[in-house]
Amino acid sequence: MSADFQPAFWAAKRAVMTAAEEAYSRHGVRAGQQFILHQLWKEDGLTPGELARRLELSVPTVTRTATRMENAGILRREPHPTDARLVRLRLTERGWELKDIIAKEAATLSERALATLDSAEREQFVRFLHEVRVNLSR
Amino acid sequence: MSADFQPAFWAAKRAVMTAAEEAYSRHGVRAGQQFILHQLWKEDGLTPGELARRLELSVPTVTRTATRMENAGILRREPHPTDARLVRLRLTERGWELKDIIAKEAATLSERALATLDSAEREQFVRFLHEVRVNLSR
DNA sequence: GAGAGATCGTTAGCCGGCTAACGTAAGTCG
DNA sequence: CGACTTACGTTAGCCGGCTAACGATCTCTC
Repeated sequence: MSADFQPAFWAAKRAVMTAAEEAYSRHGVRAGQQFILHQLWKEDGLTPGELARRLELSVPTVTRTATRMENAGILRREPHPTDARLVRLRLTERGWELKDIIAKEAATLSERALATLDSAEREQFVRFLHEVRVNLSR
Repeated sequence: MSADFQPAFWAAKRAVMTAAEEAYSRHGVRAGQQFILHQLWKEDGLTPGELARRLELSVPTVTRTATRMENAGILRREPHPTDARLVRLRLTERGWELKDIIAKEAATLSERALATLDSAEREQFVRFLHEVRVNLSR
C-alpha cells in the first residue's frame, strides 16, 4: 500500500541517519560529511560550489559542513590561484587517513542495513530509491 | 550493488523531504508535523511522551514541534486532570480542518514519488524500507 | 576604462533529528 | 511524614537540510 510509504520512509530515514552517525562519529566524521569526503578523495581541491553541484546539495550546506570539517582538522581552505572568488577545499593528512577507515565503516553499515535482502533485492531497492528521487524532481 | 545504497538513500531522503515540505507548507503544516497530526486525528489529547513512543521520536523533538504547531494555531496544550506532570496536546478547530487537506496532499505526494512503480513494486519497496529499519535497530 | 551584470562563498535564520541537563511532580519506602 | 527514586516535559546546544540576503570578485559590454 502506498499509504504506508511515507511513515515507512521516514522511519527508515531516521534509522539510517542514526546508524550512520554512530558509525562515523567514532572517527570524528559526522554523517553528513562522508559524501564530501568521497568527492575529495576522488578529486582533491574542489570548490564548495562544485561539490554542491555534484552532490545535489545547496551551497550553504556545503560551506558550513566544510567549516566544521576544517575545525575538525579534516580539510583546509586554500585560495584559488587565478580566481579570488573561489575557495579550494583540500584534504589534510588526517583527511586522507580517514579514507580506508570510513570506507570500511560504510561497507559495514550498508551490509547491516541490507542484511536481510539478497543481491537481487538490494539492486532493486537501490533502483527504487533512484526512481523516487527522479520522480520527485519532475 | 550495496555500495550505491547510501548515496541513493540520502538523495532520495532529501528529495522526499523537500517535496513534502513543498506540499504541506502551503497549508501552514511543516513536513515533520504530519505524523503528529495523524496520531492526534486518531486520538486527540495525547501527551508528548506518548507521541514520542508511538512515532519512535525523541521527546524533545515532539515537544518542540508541538510548540511550533501551537504557535501556528494547530493545537494547544492542556493540563492533565489528574497528573500535573503530563501535558495533553489537543487539536484546535484548525487542526481538524487540516485532516482532509493534508491527507489529500499526502496521497498526491506518495503517488508522485512512486509513479513509476507498479503495485507489487510499491509493496516490495515499503517492505524493504521496513526491513532496513528493523535491521538497523538490532 | 568604467559601469552593469553574473558568479561565488559566507552569514543569518528556519525546520527536523538528536543527547544532556534541568526542574517539577508523582510514587515508593523506611 | 520525609527522603529517594522515578517519570515527565522543557530548554540548550549539536548536526544536516533549506532559502534569502550580503559582499566581494570576475566578466562583459559599451
